[in-house]
Amino acid sequence: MKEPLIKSVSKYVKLDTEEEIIFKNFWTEKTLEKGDYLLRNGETCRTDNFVIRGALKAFYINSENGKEEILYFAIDQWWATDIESFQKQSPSMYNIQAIEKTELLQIRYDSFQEMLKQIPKLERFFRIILENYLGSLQKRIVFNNVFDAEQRYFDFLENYPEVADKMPQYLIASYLGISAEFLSRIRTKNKPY
Amino acid sequence: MKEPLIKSVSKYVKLDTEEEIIFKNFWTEKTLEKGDYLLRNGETCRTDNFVIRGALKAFYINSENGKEEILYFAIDQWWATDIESFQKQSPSMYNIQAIEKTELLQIRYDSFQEMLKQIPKLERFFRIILENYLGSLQKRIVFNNVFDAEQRYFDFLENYPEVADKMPQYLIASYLGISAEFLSRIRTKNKPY
DNA sequence: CGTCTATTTGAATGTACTCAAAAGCGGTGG
DNA sequence: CCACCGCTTTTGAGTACATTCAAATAGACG
Repeated sequence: MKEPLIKSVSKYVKLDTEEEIIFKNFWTEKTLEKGDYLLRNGETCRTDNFVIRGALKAFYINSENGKEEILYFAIDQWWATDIESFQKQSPSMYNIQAIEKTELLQIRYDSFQEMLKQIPKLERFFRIILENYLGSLQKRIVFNNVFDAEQRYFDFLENYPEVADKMPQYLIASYLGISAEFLSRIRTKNKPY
Repeated sequence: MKEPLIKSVSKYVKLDTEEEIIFKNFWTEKTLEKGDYLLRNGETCRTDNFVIRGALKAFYINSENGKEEILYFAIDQWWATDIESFQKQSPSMYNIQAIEKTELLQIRYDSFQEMLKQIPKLERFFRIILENYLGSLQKRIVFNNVFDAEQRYFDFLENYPEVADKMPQYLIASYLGISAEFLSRIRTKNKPY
């Protein structure tokens, strides 16, 4: 069950057998049913979460119209944590909710700090995955301005086919920053016949 | 000259006197004149850069119309590096250019790695500032969808008054993802008389 | 099969863009 | 010292991309 996480870590830092055991012991399994919340806005994000299997959405609730604005999706082998809230142990502005049954690995804040103390080279791992994620966020900001809705949609389909498969269309629309109706029109327009 | 960087580091990790000396020796000063490039798209970002004094813009060149899309501004005490390009030592899609005379501290990729080896607790520092930056990027993505151009502009003025002061209006417009003309109309509309 | 939710379609509207031109502003040289 | 040049900002007119609201249709699930 913890193999996917170990595998992910080993891409960037080498743990010896003993470290691997220590590492594993810090993480606990959790299952979310469809619709369950991992985090609600206003709460503090107490755990860092790694998705083994399933699908989650992280979103902001627009206070003017109550609509969800998708920040990101998380499926197998991705992280699903409000990093700022987790790191500062301060209230989050986001919600994280299961879109289907989801299996997670979790570590609480104090354990996370303790784990880094015991295995300092993990600092490196977390720094690197942050750097990667950060690069993709920057790209997303720029692309949102450079490309129109249609281009962004097809770009999304290309880059995240597995996510596009699992998610309802209206959530993909929200992720892309467009209305569900407009995404529907984009699809109709591009139908083969 | 290196005090601002030391000060920034000390917010998150404590360096003893010896470490501080080692740390300082890794960084070299550099001055850019107005218009000088720190990085051009297609090049690899060879250095991590900390701004002592000045102003830089990081931007993507829209291949369809040649226009600059501002990714971020960097003024005193900020970082100005394409992190993804620097970390992977791979070609960058961005440009970084001085808007005015700018003093930097720089460290080359190999030295950066060596520095982390010699002072491992710096891993922690870089992880934390990445987390902070990441939080602000996420907020920017969500806010771009939730708020209209006018709200985003006034939000920008509130949060980055020093940046707003230094930057020409058309670059702020680009940062906000709107046209220079439209930002001008927003300002006119909100003039007191 | 019926109900609930998601998607599609239509019509009217709005926010922001483009192109073009004028006005403003700052620096430089005659 | 002021006139001119280049760049930024403003203004105008026409347009486009995307939204909203409403209603119809299609899909999923018990």
